[in-house]
Amino acid sequence: MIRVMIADDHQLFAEGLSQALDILPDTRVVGVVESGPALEAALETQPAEVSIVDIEMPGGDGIDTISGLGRRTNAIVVSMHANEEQKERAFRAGAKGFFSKGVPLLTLAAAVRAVADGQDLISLDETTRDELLEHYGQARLDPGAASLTEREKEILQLLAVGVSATDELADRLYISQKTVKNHLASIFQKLAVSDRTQAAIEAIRLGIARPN
Amino acid sequence: MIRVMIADDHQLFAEGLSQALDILPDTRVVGVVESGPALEAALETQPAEVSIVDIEMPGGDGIDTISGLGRRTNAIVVSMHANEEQKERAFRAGAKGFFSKGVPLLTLAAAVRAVADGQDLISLDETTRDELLEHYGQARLDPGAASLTEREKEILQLLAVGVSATDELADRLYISQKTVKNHLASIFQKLAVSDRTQAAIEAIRLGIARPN
DNA sequence: ACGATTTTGGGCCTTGAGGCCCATCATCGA
DNA sequence: TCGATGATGGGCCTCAAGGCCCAAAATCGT
Repeated sequence: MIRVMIADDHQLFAEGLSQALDILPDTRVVGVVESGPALEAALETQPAEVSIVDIEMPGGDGIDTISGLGRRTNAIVVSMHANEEQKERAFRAGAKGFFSKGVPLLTLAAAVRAVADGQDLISLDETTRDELLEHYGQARLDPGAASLTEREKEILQLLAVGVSATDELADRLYISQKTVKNHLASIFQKLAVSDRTQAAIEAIRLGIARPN
Repeated sequence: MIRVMIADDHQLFAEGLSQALDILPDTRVVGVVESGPALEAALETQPAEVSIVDIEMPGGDGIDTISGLGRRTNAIVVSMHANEEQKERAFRAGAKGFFSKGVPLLTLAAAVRAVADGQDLISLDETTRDELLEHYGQARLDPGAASLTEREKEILQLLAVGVSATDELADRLYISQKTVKNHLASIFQKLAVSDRTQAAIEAIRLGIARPN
């Protein structure tokens, strides 16, 4: 689980991004602050592998803050109006990544994973960087979840939308009830749970299935 | 369920906000677009009670777009650098709300509910507006969910974090297993479900409990 | 072509889950 | 003060759910 801190004075942006990253199975937002000094203070009590820092913030430039953070966290700088000069300053301040707020969410998520893994994205040219981000596009699932078969994932998706009875599952998948129970048994083992309720929750938590 | 469309050229902002609103039990983001014309096009095929529109967008000002929308949707204008002049223009274009991106997420959520309910926030002074938003602070839960008692919500919260066995629930709540089963029975009735798996999913979906 | 994995299915057995009806006690609003 | 509601608990019954062991196709990678 990658712990992420967000520093941005626009609450709507910060809280939205926070929710979005929290939904991903391998990232957790542990703090949202609205200024550079608040970021430093927050990291004292709550460590975070990655910090997403906006440049434009009141009470001190976001980049100045990063310089003082050292190796306490890996900083990714985001900017509304990204330009080369800002990127250069972010680089000198020790940021590991630099993005415009115009990038897709999943790109930023991949960057968070890459940076948490020790990669330094900021010194790469765009092409190389994007290739590297490809490798981090998928959330790293739990060891158990990774070994789920296609059919098992199908069953979990049905569970997560409320198809919980054995006979209904069998009907939907055109297989016998016994087979459904067998699949569930191996799902329980792989996810280390003991019934379908826990399996459904795990499926949602791991991002295999969505409830809504 | 309030259907919401988001128009903002900063994907990071739009997708983050989208996720955040989707988590709320009474709002659903049905589309995210990156320009004014795209908003008009999207509303043709996918109606939405409320549209959240950024002012600063490439290929046409967001406010110009609103004028052409008429009564197809209720527009809420958000701006990075909010000022009186922008607000005045938004008002004349028929927007129902105007907010800086510095407002908290829950304020915007309340505004979405208010506007979907037919309120016009933009002509109110700040004090009156905030008082009105108070009334819309809480998500309107389903009729069934609204009648849940405190104890029943406790049980749902435990279910949603994986405490699914009757004996474990009884231990956590210091009551007998029989009482747990009785509570569950009334939960099933109120949520119109038939087992704990569906109840747990409903609880997550309604925002009563969080899985992570 | 061959071994591994996946998908399908069986039997058997035990216990837990859910349905239904009822009772007591406390709390709270009218 | 008195119904209504909520929280607690009991009994009883039925069947679904989960545990355990096994096996035959199908698919897939090498």
